[in-house]
Amino acid sequence: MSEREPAAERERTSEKLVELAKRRGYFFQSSGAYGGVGGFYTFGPQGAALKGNVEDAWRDRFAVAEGNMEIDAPTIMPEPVFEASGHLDGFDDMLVECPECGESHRADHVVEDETEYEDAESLPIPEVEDVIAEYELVCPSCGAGLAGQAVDAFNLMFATTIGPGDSDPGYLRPETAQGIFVEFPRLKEYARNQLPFGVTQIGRAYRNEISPRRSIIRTREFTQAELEYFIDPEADEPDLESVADVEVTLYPASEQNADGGEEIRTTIGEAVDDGTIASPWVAYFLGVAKPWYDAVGVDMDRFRFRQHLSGERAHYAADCWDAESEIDGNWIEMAGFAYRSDYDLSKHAEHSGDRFTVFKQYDEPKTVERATVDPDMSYLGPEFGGDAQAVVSELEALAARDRSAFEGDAVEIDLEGETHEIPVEKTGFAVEEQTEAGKHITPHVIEPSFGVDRLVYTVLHHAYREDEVAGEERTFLELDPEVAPTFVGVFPLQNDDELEDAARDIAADLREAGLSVTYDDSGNIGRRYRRQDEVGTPFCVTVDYESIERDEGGVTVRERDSTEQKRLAIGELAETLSAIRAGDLAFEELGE
RNA sequence: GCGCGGAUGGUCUAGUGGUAGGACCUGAGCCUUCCAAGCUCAUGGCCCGGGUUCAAAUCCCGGUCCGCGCACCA
Repeated sequence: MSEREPAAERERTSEKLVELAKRRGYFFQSSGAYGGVGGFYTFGPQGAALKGNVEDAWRDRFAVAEGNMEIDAPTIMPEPVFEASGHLDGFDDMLVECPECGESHRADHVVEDETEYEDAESLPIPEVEDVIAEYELVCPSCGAGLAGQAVDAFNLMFATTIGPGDSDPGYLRPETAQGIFVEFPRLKEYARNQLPFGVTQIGRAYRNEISPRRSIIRTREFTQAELEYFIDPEADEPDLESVADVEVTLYPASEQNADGGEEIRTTIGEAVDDGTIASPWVAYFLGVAKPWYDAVGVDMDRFRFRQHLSGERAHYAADCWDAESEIDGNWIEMAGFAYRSDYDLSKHAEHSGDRFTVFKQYDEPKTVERATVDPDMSYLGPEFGGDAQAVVSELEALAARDRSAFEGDAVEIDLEGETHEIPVEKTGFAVEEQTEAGKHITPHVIEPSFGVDRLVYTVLHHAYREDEVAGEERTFLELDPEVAPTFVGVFPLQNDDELEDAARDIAADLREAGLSVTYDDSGNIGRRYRRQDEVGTPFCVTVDYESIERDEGGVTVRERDSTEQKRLAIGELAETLSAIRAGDLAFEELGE
């Protein structure tokens, strides 16, 4: 953990940031006129622009640069989707409150810890209450009896109804991922049935949190940027070489469990070689994410990847790492990188009856011997009546399982506990050679899932600076030009019609060049600089008398962090600033 | 959801049972040839509901929201 600032100092940073965010329009609590509503925030003009820039940067890196597809799915989906995904059950917490000490506990956990029940979560609530009474379970905190206490269900999903009446329940999605998984059968067509491929989505997700906390870090409505990357686990391998040299700080489970365990500084390549990161796919995306976080302005001294402990992993996740940033001395999760195996696609295949597989062609068609049956229905029909179809199924299964069963004159099959004999000649049994061009496989999924709001908060927090300019205290945001809400401020040096006109012209030119520009002629020049500093505008252009009196008089360009100024010809302004914005040119490289 | 603390202009705050003051910000004007300067003026506020009281922003109750701790975070 960082020791560079005392804890009290760090906390003040957070308080001051939240105050600045309100005052300057980064973010604030929603519906304030009605008393506010817990866990919902509005991004103001600055915040919306910053967030949009962060999302664009994410899209550039994880969709465009990786050659992935982006989709935009609805935020409301019908109940069966969440039955399949497991959110309907899995997102449902059973809480029981202790009558003595008032603490709430997960009822299913209390039951699992103290009885032989292993999956108490799947039990109906009355049954859980009965079990608590029957076993005389007690409060884990104070030991008071919990028998007779009501068990309350709390589902983290927001429920609604679709259409008139209440017959069609729907839910606001608790993660954007399901919108991708449910459309897999079509999405794979767009990928021309070729693995691997990735689908991204940036959108809102909703969780009715019991207790939203810490401003926009934990809210009830939030934005996720997710990538679902579908692979053939037996064949596909990531381009590890491209990220092998990326330096990372890792905090693996083994270190978290050890006394005095520490974070490890290593490279992606080494971490894969020595087995610290088990999945090369997860490692690859960690390697892509780290420089990206750096580029959008996360302080790499306050950044790490932490492996989930076995207890906190979702049951389907073979391995999971979080990207974490340090805020106020606490580590907060900004993204999760999970190997989800084929869990999601298999579940949707099972529940929907649709096919969530990709046909994978062999290099060479394979010839296989296969035992088949072609039963004589004119015999089985009269013989078994309504059970005839079940008999066929049994015969098919038996042929695949055990050919030797067909070697005698008659085959024995079990049907609902009864054994029946069927003459082999009536089964149409045959062993024949078949040519297979390939097989249907259910892809595995690697899911990098980013929390955009928490990232925005981190970027702001890590950019917050205080210094002194000309003996006056100054607050500024050292935002990267790529994400800063406004790229350049344009001012007249003084309030003078000629200067103002010239400055407005320049502002218009720069806007035409695609830059985000703000024009300001109120107060004095120093005040205007400080205003832009406080919202993180990287550059300010000031028009003075020299600019308008002489040809090629030029304007001053002032850089936010150093407050240094350089003189640039008006004609070169748009081009030069655009180059800086694109990262092709640095302010320091400009002449005087 | 439980416990503790809090809520006063846009922001930060002072305050007494007798209907609120400051600072900064913002706006208008003056001044000003590059970093929140100065002067004048102006806008704007007691979280919501109920109770006690002649009178409540202040006391009491309930609610909402915020912060912290616990729990929760598939």
